[in-house]
Amino acid sequence: MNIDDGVMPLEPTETKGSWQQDSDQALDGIERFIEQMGVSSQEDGIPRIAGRILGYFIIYGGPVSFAQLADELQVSRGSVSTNARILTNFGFIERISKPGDRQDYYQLAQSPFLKLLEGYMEKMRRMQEIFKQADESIPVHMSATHERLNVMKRFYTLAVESNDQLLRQLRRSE
Amino acid sequence: MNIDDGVMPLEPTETKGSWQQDSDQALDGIERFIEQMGVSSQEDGIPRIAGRILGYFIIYGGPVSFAQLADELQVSRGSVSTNARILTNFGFIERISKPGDRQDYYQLAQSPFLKLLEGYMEKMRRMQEIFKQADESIPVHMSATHERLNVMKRFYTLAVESNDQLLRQLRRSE
DNA sequence: CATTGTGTTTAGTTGTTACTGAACATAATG
DNA sequence: CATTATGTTCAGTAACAACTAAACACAATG
Repeated sequence: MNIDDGVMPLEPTETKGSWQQDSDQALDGIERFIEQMGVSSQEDGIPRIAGRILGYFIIYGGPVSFAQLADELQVSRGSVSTNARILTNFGFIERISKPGDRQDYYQLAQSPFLKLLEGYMEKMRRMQEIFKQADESIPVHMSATHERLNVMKRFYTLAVESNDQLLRQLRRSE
Repeated sequence: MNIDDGVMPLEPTETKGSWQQDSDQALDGIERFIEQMGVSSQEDGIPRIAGRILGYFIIYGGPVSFAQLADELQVSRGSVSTNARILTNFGFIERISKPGDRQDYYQLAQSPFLKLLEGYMEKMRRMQEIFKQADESIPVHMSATHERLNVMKRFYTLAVESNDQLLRQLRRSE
């Protein structure tokens, strides 16, 4: 859980410098991973660049400066601005400042996947609510419909319970 | 094109006729639900119309004819065709035929949410694989990175396990 | 107080997706 | 065989999302 104790003003755990000397294959693996994170985040409805930034942080941990992000990922400052905000809102990364440095820095949050899971659960609860409302608003004599709605509601109830357990387990082992 | 009479052969659980006499409020609730299903499916990257069709089936169960779907949901036959196929591929609905009737009919699948859950798990396994590959392709000396990747991998492992348990529980109670 | 460095907002471009209407293919019916 | 009923495919369109570059706002610095 310790992201990178040191944080020493200017030394991220691993910087580009530290892998520049590695084989091209390693570099390919890293870039491949970052790109894959972009693609799969896009599949989930989160902008590709946000996913790539997240991938970058999973690899390098941070702190990494705003300008460095734009530079290394080859995207505009505008994109860094909006997509870093998206990730911050999700709670995946956090913005930090360094004394005597005007730049913004970001680093990976403590347990990004817990945030992810919490997000899923929120969605499930919303679905539960939709089914509940539907169940309440349709005429009693549509019994087959009520049955289906209740089956769906029950599914989400169990799913939330199950994931809540998982969440607790994960928090325990942090 | 007359639908209501043509449907005689078999008796869907609930037909439009059975709620036409209900209050507008009930109708509003149903339409609201169908629309909400459309919106939340869109949030999940599935076309709005597909979500509305699914909502329709959760309410009415089926069997419902192709033409009836187009008519009641006010969408083109083309849209019904492609979106019903999407839902069929997901395993949410299934196509059935009635003897002596040329029309296609669809009905809700047995346990649509099990399909949903299986879909989620597939996605999780893909993520697991991405982290595994990254872990393998990165130089050993990037230890903090390896640690982060392993934490992520472990998260997905536990999530898959947990959901697998849930899946079994749901299947048992079917 | 002008200049520079920094992040944000905005306007415009590009690419993507969902939908419709029409053409099409196919099978049943007269 | 012509006609009708039915579902699929395709071309075009409209709406939307993501990204960039440029304008902007603001704070620090000289």
